[in-house]
Amino acid sequence: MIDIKQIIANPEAVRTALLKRLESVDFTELLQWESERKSLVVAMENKRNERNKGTAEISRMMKEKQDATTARETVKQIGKDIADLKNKHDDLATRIHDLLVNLPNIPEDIVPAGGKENNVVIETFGEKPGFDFKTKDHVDLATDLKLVDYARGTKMGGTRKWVYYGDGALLEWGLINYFINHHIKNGYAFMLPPHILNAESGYVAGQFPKFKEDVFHLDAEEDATHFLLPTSETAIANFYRDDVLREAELPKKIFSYTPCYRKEAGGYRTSERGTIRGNQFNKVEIFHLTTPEQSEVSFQEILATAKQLLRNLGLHFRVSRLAADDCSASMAKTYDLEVWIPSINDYKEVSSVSTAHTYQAIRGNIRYKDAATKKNKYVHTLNGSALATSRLFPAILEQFQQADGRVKVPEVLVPFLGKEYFE
RNA sequence: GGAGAGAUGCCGGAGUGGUUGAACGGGCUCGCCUGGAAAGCUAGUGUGCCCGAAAGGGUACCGGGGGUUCGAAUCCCUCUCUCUCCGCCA
Repeated sequence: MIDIKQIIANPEAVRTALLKRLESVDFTELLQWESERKSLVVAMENKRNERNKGTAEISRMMKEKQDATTARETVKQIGKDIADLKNKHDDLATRIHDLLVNLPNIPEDIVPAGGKENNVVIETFGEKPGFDFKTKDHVDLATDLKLVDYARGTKMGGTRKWVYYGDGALLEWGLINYFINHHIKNGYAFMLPPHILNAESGYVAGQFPKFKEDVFHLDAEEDATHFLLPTSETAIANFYRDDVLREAELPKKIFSYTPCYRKEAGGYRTSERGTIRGNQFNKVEIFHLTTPEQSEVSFQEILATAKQLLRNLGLHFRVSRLAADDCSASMAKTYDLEVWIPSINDYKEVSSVSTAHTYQAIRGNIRYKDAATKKNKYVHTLNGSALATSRLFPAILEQFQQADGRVKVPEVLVPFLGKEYFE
């Protein structure tokens, strides 16, 4: 959530920045509500002060056995006045909150305005592999090499499900373990959170209220309180909810592994065959909690980590800076890492590295005590996939396929698979 | 699923309607003491919001929400969570 203080301090700057992702932004009403709300707070507190004094007076009179009937009547009326003021105040506060909570994050200066079409490719690694033989796509490769069973997956769970088995399961598990080992070596704390989260967690991470229909709810729709996490970011972002961290323990660096459960409602496309877009996929996620000063360094570190893993796998990929409206609502800046999939003739996202600035911290009340000023301040939260596997799998099969139908195992994964080729 | 108990500050733990933001103990910080430390002693030690240039003042907060009352940490309702016992169970 955007801090209303930031809007009050410089409404025009916030408005201009938000126009990069919204068609129109108007704070006139909001600012008016907020100033009304503040004067109601003053009025209410003055009344409460009166009541506190009156109450003390009644207490004194009672001790001295005086008649306090009149005083009681007076204070009773003050109580009613307070209740009236409180109703007006709460109504305004609700309206202000509703408006704020639906605003997306303020994009950083570097973020291009507009939607997807304005994304900027900033780096490309490796080259598109050239083949002098007739290539197969990932679905055929996975089927022929008996790595993934799509038909039995849908038999068990319906559309958008699949089964990794045999060497396919080993590849999937090898990727996950390779990433996990990498992060452990880099000093990250490993977290295995619950996959079932409550509504509050969805709100804090920013999935709710906007993206409620994209997740799997576990309760009857009318009292939906629990859902399956769509990314472990949702869980980690809530780990320190309502905490005050010491500045010395920042930046906190955490990673986790969970499946991600997403509805992905809508029609099927040829380009999304196989494991490209499913209801459940595996992801290793990195998360940082930092001071505002450390924030950009952390962003670069997460980005560098994701890039390093892809380079170590030997894949051709690119890095894009997303335009404002293509970033998730909670995020101020997002870079996507996209891997080349020859059969689709396009790049597919395998990692999204983002900074939420204080957007999630404000919702989750996650703060740190500033060592110099002794004041509690909101942390910055950053996250990045490192990495999601469901597009790596097809990319590996297709980019490393051989003329004889075999697929070469990336060197770093050989120890996990105990072989150099899928055959 | 059934029965009961509970949720208070950084921690432990008092407090069952009237100067209680909260006894007492521990921890931590500052200072004194010391060659240095320990012990001992002194003082201090929550957060949000509002007013104020500041000093400071006001207000709210004892799991969340609502109610009773002149007045609620204390009484009532409700929700969430924790613990104990029983049942069921991978």
